[in-house]
Amino acid sequence: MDAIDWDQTIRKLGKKSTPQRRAILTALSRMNRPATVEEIFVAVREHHETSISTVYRNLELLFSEGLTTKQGFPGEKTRYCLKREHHEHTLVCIDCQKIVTITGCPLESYAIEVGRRENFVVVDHRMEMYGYCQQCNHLRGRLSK
Amino acid sequence: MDAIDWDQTIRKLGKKSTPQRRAILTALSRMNRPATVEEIFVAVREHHETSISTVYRNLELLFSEGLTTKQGFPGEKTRYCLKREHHEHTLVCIDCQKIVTITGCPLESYAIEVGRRENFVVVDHRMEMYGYCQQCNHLRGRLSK
DNA sequence: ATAATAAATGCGAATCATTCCTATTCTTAT
DNA sequence: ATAAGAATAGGAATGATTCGCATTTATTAT
Repeated sequence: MDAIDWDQTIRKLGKKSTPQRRAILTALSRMNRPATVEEIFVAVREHHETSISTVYRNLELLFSEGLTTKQGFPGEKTRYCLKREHHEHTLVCIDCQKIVTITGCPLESYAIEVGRRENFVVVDHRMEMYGYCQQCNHLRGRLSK
Repeated sequence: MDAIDWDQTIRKLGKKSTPQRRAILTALSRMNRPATVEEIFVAVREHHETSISTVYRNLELLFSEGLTTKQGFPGEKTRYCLKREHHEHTLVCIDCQKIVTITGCPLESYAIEVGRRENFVVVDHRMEMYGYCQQCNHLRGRLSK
């Protein structure tokens, strides 16, 4: 079922449906979390030969076509994630990097309103929250100086 | 007035008050916007000799001590900005990279609430809005295929 | 089906921001 | 003023990402 879907998805973009592209989309779909290029590369390789530059190129393509998100703070590796139906944000653990996806976004109308005020056409926004997950927070308490 | 203030600021951190550090803080204060390391380096150089690695090291120090913000999306250069009294967000033009600082944040309580729900201690969040500034939006209309 | 052709891939080289190394210099506390 | 440790300079190293180009592949028209 996967293969056929992705084939259509790619064709709709006016791009060639290559095994690598289908495999990348399949991997993204299976992972379903913001993953690094390397992680995606490894996941794809489990089933298909690919080069890392192909993965880079296609993730960038998917992002520019709006099929994935692309995130990553300074010093971190870039993470791509297949977009879900609904706009989402993430909550990231500062210690263990665990990522929780939060659905529901309080910013849609706010962003537009700010855009109006500042004479911008706002087309997107990004938001991430940082903190300590339960486990790491406990650990932190125990180790704190 | 600058010099003396920054001298005290640095000493309070338990760090040595070097001319480079004072100059970097002065530059950040004058620029007062999220600036790239290179921009800050150039600004500092107008008045003092410095090496870029010193700028890097000290910006990182200031960030880890909580005196600056640090932002930058994948593929962009990292930007540092002296923290103001109030928490702020930015609105960035996708074309010309103009950055408008937005005061007022609708996320404070939201972040805490999400943290409670997900068992995270949320300590920070980041949000940026993207769009086209008036000028670039006009240009975009004119050039669109 | 087949050939033509435009696009995509692979892979090594190049890039570029950032970090690291370490000899030298500067700050600070005594 | 001096000693001891911290900070700096600047060049080398790193590492993620991009680029160039020869080769392969998917698509379209025949």
